[in-house]
Amino acid sequence: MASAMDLGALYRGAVERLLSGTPLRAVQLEVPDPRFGDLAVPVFSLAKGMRKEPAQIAKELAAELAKEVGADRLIGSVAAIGPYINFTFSDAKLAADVIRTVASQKECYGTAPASKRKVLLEYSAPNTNKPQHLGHIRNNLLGITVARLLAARGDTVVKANWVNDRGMGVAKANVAYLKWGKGAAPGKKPDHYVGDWYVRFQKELAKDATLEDEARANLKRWEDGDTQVRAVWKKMRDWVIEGYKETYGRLGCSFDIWYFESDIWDQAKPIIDEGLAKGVFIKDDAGNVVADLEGHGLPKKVVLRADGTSVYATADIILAKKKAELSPDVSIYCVGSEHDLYFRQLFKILELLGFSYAKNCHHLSYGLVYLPEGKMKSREGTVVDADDLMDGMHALAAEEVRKRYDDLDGKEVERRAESIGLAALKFYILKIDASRDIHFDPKESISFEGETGPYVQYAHARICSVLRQHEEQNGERSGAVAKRAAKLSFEVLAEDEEKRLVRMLYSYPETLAKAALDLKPSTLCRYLLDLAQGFSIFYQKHRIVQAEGAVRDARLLLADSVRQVLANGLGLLGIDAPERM
RNA sequence: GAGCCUGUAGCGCAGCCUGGAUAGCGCGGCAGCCUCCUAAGCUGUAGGUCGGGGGUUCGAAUCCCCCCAGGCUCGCCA
Repeated sequence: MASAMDLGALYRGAVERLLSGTPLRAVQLEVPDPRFGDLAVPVFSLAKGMRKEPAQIAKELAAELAKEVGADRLIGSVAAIGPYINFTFSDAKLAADVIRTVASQKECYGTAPASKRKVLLEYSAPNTNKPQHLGHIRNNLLGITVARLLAARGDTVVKANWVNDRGMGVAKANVAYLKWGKGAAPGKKPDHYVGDWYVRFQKELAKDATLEDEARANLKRWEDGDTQVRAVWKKMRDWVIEGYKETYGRLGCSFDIWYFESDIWDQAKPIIDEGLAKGVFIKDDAGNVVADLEGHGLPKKVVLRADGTSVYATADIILAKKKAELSPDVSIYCVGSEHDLYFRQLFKILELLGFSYAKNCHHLSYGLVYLPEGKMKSREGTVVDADDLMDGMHALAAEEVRKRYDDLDGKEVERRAESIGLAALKFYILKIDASRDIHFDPKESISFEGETGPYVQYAHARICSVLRQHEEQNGERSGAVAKRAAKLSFEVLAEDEEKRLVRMLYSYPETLAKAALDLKPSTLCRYLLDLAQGFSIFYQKHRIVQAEGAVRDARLLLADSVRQVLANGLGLLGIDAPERM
């Protein structure tokens, strides 16, 4: 049997073989509007040379090609419509190939075999002085989802978190805790507790400007290795990480490697010296070490201050060296679009310094998240906290669940609310192309109906329900139907809605490949919406369990294939595929 | 002033990279569908000079140029 990957190539190849005897052999195939066929080729390009009307050329070629196709072949029919030649797959053959492939490959359907490529993907990069907010949620979801997409298509993906756990922000929280915290332990989620001290500092700072100096002094003592300052710093840093881990867990995020700025911040000298020796860096009049990139069409970038203290670029250059120890083929940085220019500078610097993977560095950039009040600013408290938002989604979903089923016990309501609430949030973020800004209105943005995560989940749950019904009513496990599939004739799937579903299932591997190639989870989201909608329309119009004989068997198998692909896709998005909802 | 991103129906978005057949989807509006496998669903209907103008092409939402609007950024913030 053909593997999932090969199905697309198999059918495409069949059309290309047909065309090899015509003047169209070099023309690229198109995927046309479904009502015209499965693959198409326009003949405009032949019109001049042949001195004929395009429609006439299409007609004659189609007639010639028609001798080579038939219901028992992969290509069932060929027809000229205007200036196009349209090819249509054999419905029964395609259905059989697709359904059997999905049934045998299960959760692997759509994935590709392991390649040799190693991708290092850095995402999240939090500052450990406060809890995460909605902006981090977008980063975290985009990062982990792209990581899953790449892994599904065969890459070895190393997920890295670059933790900015030192600097003025951290020092401020530490100073506030030292001054007013009296060594107390967190009475709440620990990252929120640390964030409270940061906020307290900012508040007091408005009244007393000398606090800024205290924070600076604290940072200086930290850099000098003062044991007391370091002890408090470590305690608070670990609280924050502990809190983050809970947030990450709920979002489905994980990391293979954690880089802490505190571990490497003082290792700049060798690489800066190397850059100076190579002429990549120069010292300006004030003594700053600068990368002059103007010859490369980019502005200059300071990489080390005159007093020897580091800037963000310093740390990133050191980090790049650490990453090189993993010998990645590709290095991806998932960071907001406000840093677009910075990453062009950084990648150019890495290239000039001679990093082997510098040419394969990508900035996975994404638009900012705005609230009705404007841009989120931690300092001003105009943020949507990540944990609060997830709790809020959970609560909204719980309400929706209770509204529909008043006989569920509390535990089941909670279980479903978590699944559905997070699905709504994750899907909402991921379905929007990363390059766009998101204007988030807590009251209006997230819904449970229409183009949403719960809509896709619902289609999945319905199919599970149908399969259960079959088991109960006909006393047969779905596995038994699958056994009959080998000799089942799929020409019974003759309805338009069935043919459309088969074609959507067929295109899943290609869609997944494109989503991974483009680093675009939104492509997968759109596909899942289409597939869920395709099933809902089919479900509305045709009976499954109540159909008879071969039709019922074929529909059960088709539904089960849709269920499998929905589950696979949702899994890649980090969204639960519930059996009931 | 310069660079990057965005501009598609009242609102939110897909399609643009790789040009092709009447520009799709969701929300909202209006009109319908639960004696039938989950109505978080389905059907119908109204709604678009694809920001504007040039150009390339047999053909442009898609490629090129100019302009307009919004966002981000432009050596020692992260």
